[in-house]
Amino acid sequence: MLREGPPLQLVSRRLKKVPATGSVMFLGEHEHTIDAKGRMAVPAKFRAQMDRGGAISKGMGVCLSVYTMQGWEEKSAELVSGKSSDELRDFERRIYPSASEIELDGQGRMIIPAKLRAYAELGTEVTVAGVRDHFEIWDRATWQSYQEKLEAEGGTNPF
Amino acid sequence: MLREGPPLQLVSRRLKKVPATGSVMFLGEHEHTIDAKGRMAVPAKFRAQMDRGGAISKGMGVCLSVYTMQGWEEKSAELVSGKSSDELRDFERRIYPSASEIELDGQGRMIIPAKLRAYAELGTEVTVAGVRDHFEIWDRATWQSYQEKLEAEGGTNPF
DNA sequence: ATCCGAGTGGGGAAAAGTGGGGAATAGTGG
DNA sequence: CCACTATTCCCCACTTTTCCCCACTCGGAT
Repeated sequence: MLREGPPLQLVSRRLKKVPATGSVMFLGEHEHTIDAKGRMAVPAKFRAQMDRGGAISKGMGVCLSVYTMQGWEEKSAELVSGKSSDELRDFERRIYPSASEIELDGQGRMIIPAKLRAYAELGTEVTVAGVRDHFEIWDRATWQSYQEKLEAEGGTNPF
Repeated sequence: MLREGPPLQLVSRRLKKVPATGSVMFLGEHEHTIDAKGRMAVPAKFRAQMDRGGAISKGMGVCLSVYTMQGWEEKSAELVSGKSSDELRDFERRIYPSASEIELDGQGRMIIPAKLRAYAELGTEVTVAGVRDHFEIWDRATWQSYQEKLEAEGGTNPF
């Protein structure tokens, strides 16, 4: 519902300018939503690292992986190295088309390409999980059962 | 259907002038169409890199490859290097005539030469796939089955 | 209570993708 | 050289998608 009173102070609310000196790791689990326009807020803790954009791609399993641009370049360069030229062509045709460059809007959100969203079977409720050098986007239910499975078969916490 | 109301503001819609500072990689999969005049819109994300024109040639497999002018020069120089002069002549006669310089019209479209279009068996529905240093144009159905084949033999995503 | 940052939603303008008319250009045959 | 045809290219129009901006809510910190 729209307000009717006197005009607010129409200060454009932009992102807090965070020095990019923050953490160098993606940690933690965050529950977010994807809206009708395909947008998802990047967890505030991850934004400083993503402020120069990043890349999203199909992840291992039914999820998506998001890297900083630099991380993506390093990771993909590492993966393609040491492949014979025959393998290389097919491999490049798998990974590069399935990825996409992303950037954040004024509210710190990214747009998830429809194809990738379909691949990871994402509904509106998702879980964003930091995994050291990248973070992953899972449908919340998928994440839930995946964690349960891990817990069932995995041992104790190592810490 | 034609409009009837008062005249629109007849501003010629041209391409946004994009600083060529954008991504250094071609990424992602884009579904486009080839119209009756043989034109195809270059994905907006690729345009900044193509604004000084490029080159199109037969690709590896049933597809076409498009390079930036600079990328094409580097790639072709690399390919012809270290060949004996006999091989070289034949090789050059093979690759250069089948390639073609391309440029974009006011709407950001390129014209796909009829011969190349026939080579890659392109209908009206095509998929444009970014592959790092170039992008490829596939008939959509061909791309589809190629990707399915890759997935079948290729294991999990590495990211 | 107040403030502020985070997450979410949506309106509206701009850009992207597509199609087609018509002038300019290039070929072709007399 | 001229007439005629085919092709290319520039421009305009329409539709869909994207993106920029503002607004609202909630919860934690002050």
